[in-house]
Amino acid sequence: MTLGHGRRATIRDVALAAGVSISTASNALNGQGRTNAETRDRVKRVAEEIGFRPNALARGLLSRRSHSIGIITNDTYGRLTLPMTAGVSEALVDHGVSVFLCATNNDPRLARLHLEALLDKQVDGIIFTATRLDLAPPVDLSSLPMPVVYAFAEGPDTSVSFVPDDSQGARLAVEHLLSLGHRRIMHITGPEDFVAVRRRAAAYRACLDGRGDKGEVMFGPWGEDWGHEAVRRMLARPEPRPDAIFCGSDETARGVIDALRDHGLSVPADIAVVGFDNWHVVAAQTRPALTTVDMGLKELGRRAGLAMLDLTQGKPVPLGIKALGCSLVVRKSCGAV
Amino acid sequence: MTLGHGRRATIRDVALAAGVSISTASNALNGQGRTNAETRDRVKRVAEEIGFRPNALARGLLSRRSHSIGIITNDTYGRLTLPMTAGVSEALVDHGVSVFLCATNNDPRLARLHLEALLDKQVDGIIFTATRLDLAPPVDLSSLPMPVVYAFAEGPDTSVSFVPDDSQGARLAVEHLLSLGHRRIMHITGPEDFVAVRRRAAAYRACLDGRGDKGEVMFGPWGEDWGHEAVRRMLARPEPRPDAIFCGSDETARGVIDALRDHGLSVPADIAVVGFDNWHVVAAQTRPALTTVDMGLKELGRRAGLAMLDLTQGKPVPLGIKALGCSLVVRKSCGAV
DNA sequence: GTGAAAGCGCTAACAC
DNA sequence: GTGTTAGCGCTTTCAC
Repeated sequence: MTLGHGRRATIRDVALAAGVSISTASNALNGQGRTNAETRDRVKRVAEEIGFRPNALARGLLSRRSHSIGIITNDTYGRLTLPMTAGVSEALVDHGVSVFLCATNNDPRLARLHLEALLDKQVDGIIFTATRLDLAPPVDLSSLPMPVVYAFAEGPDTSVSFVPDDSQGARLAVEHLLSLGHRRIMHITGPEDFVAVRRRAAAYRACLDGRGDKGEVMFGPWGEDWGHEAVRRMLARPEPRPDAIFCGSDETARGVIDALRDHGLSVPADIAVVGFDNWHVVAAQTRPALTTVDMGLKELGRRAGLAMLDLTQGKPVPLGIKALGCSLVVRKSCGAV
Repeated sequence: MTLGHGRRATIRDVALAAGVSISTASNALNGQGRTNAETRDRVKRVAEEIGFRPNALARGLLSRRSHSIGIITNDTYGRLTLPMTAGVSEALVDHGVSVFLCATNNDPRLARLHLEALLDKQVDGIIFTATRLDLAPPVDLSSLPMPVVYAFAEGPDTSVSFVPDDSQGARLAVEHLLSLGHRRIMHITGPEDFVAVRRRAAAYRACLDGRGDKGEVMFGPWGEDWGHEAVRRMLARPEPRPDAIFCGSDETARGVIDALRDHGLSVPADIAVVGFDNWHVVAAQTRPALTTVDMGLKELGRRAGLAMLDLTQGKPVPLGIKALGCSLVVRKSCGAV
């Protein structure tokens, strides 16, 4: 019985069973101090036998490290949070650090409640993450007695933040289209008040500068409907029509692809389409399957987790906002001209 | 400064500042024992002023309750886990209980690692959840020193489990179609080795028994592609064709709807379609928007959380598998005959 | 009513 | 090398 029923074995039980004092048991188990090799082995064997595992609460009380951190997110339905949390956890689990997940639903009361619980539990640090980069935490995180890391969110300059490199991601998409020979590339994207949307649009324009025409950006609501609507507007206008469309999200791209088909245009033969997000349920199901930009959310979480680990160990971590590269996932929605 | 920098205030600081002993401070703050009203108020005021919050580690060490639980899931990309976790958390946060989220990715090594971390941290309980009902935990949970609750998973009879009522959900869908006058209702669903798939199919058949024809079930892989393929097969056969299709998932339903349109059939005019999942990104975006069954995952999580709360407080909780009702979300994909 | 003392499980000085 | 002692922050007898 490794895990055991009833009362858990304590170091006292180990010491008793091994016929040594508690501190010797502790020393032996932790490899601290000078311990006779034979004693150490015996203690370790006994500990194993009775299924002893040190009480992390007691340890934490003494060391002031709870080996747990909190993630505060505003995301309940989780296309962004879960891969990111998985990445964070992956980076930390080998170090015995567990992750409290706190979904605030953007409610300040809930956020405060969660934060207080985290503080009471002496978490070693807090990671804040959100569904959009330019969203402030629903509760003040600026003067906490532990490190704070922002993942998929932009904290103050004096903190550590990880975000996807939207500019580079957009460049990836546009340059892919350019390299295939497309020259009239349009950008159909989300609402202009999202900083990510503005960055992608700016990068798109910069890429086109000098090559192709100067492009055109259509801002609109997220979602498939907007893809349909944007295509309708686009086709209602005089020629020449674009030979490629870079979409600000996979959902929009799906709407665009469906709308193009409805209008008798073929993807990728008549017009190429690239998306953004690599949200599998959408991108893998468009017809044809969607070439799109992947923000590497899991890796982003992993990086945030590693940074947190360094911070909790007092190691220096570069402050400021670190933009992590995106990658292009090539499927079937683009072809050469 | 409510949250404070640097060293956290302890009950010692409160006692000192209030001019009482530590134990009096403790009594006053917790309303235990006999305490002079005036003293109590003073202590409380002082505690508030210096931003005292009791150290949950120290408390837990003494009370053997850490006020935290663990959720172990095999789900990384989270269409199921996150709403459920949100529900669990919602039920617990008001009681000061925080939730460790452990994504195992079905890897026994990872599961074991997470479980050990949870045990070390003296969690008050563990909730296991999965992407399908008939998935066994990747690590043995049967003899843990704390309660285990299964959410969207079926534990042993001697444990507490919450699952969606797939039979009732399927009945909801089929009876809706029957009430609209449909009589030739077909069922296009997922792989037969999923217990949920079998239950829905059985309920579908039972509903049709005596009314309409005896129906037909097409099992296949999950996903939109299967929806297309199933429709192709269905239309390749001799008349009469169904007047309604009940799909085992929203993704399949989306494939079905798209395929029907491709074949010149109109939804809902020519044929009605119902889905299962109410996965918003899919169901709200089909054209027309999908009428579908909602499993109430958040509520399921909430129920699991409440059960866990009772268990940790030693209250009796009915053992066995509790099936929670689904609801029908009516959108535009069904019409009367 | 209040405070001294013991102890939750563990680690770290410091004697021996 | 090993054991004794003190103490992390808190709650809880139990004298006074």
